[in-house]
Amino acid sequence: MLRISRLTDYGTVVLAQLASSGSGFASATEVAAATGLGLPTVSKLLKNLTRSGLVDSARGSHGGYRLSRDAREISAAQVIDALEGPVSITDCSAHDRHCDLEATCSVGGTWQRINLAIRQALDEISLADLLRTKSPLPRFRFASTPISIERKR
Amino acid sequence: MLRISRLTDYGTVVLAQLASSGSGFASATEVAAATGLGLPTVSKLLKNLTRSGLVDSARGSHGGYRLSRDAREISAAQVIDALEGPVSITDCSAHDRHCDLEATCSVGGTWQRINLAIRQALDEISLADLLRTKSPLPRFRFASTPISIERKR
DNA sequence: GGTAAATAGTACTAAAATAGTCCTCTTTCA
DNA sequence: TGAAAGAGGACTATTTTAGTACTATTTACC
Repeated sequence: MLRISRLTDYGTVVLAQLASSGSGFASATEVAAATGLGLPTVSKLLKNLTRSGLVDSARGSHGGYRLSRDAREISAAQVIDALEGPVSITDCSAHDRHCDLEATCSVGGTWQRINLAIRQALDEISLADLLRTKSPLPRFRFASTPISIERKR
Repeated sequence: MLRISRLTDYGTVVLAQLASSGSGFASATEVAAATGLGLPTVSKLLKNLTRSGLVDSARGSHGGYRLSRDAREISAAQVIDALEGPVSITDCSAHDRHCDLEATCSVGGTWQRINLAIRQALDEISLADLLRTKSPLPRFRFASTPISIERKR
C-alpha cells in the first residue's frame, strides 16, 4: 500500500546518480551503466524528468543530462509529482472529480488532509537527503507525538 | 501517487458507517444501503475486515457486522494493512526481497525510513478521526509547528 | 425440523495501470 | 557529413485491481 511505482523509485536512483556525478552532462548510457538499470528505461525516465524541469538536457554529440539545480533544492515530492503526476491518496480527492458517494461519504475530507500532510512531509525531504543514508532526516510529526525516522542498520 | 486503492477507501467508508451505527450488528445489506456502495463490494470488504480482526461478525438470520473495538482504537494504518497488506512505499523494501540493484542503489534505505515514518503517522490517526470531517481534526503537522487536537462530538 | 436470512469462502472475468521496448526524427559536434 | 546524443511517440505484454457470481455454512424463528 501507499506505494510509489517502481519507475519512480528508479527515477530517484537515476537522479541520485546525476547528483553524485558532478556538474557536467552525463549521457543516458553512462547513467544506465552506473546504476545497472536498462538503457531504454533510464532514457525514458530522463526524458520525463527533463520535461518536468528537474533535469536539464543537451542534445548532440556531447550531450547528456544533469540536475537543473542543486540536489538540496529537489524534493522527494517533486520527483514523485514529475514521474507520477499530482499526489492524491484517494481517487476522489484527485482533480476536481466528484464521486458518487459525496453526499454520504464521511471520510473523504480527512483523507485529503492526510494526503496533504504526507505531501508536505515529502516536500521536506531533498534528493540530497535521499542520498545521505546515514544523516538524520527531517522528522514527521503527527498530532503531539514526534515521529522520528529510524536509522536502519 | 502514494495512493490507497479505491477498495481501501471504500473500506473506511464502510467502517465509518459501522462506527456511526451504534453497537449492534448491521448486515452487509444495511451498510450497502446506507453508504450507497454495491452490496457485493461491501460484502467482500466486510469479509476481509472480519478476517483481519477489525470487525466482528455474526452469522445467521439476525447476524451482521460490527466494529471489534472502539473507533478510537482502530487506526488508518490498520485499515490499510487489513485491506492491502503490509505497507511498503517501494517494491524492494517489501518482504525480505532483494533487488538486483542493491549493490549500487543509494536511495533504498531512505525510502524505507520515509515509509516507516508515514506508517507511524497513519497509526496515529483513528477511525474516529476519519469521521470527524467537519470539526477540526488533529493536524498532521511537520516538525516544529505546534499542534492542536480538538475533540468534538 | 424446515425455512429464510445472514455470513464464509472461493473462483472467475473484465478493465485498467504499469513496465518495458522499439522506431523515427532532430540536434550538435568534430 | 557522419556519429552521438536526446525527443517524441507508439505499441505490447504483464500485472494489479475491481467487480461479480456461486456454493456452503450458520442461526433465528415459526
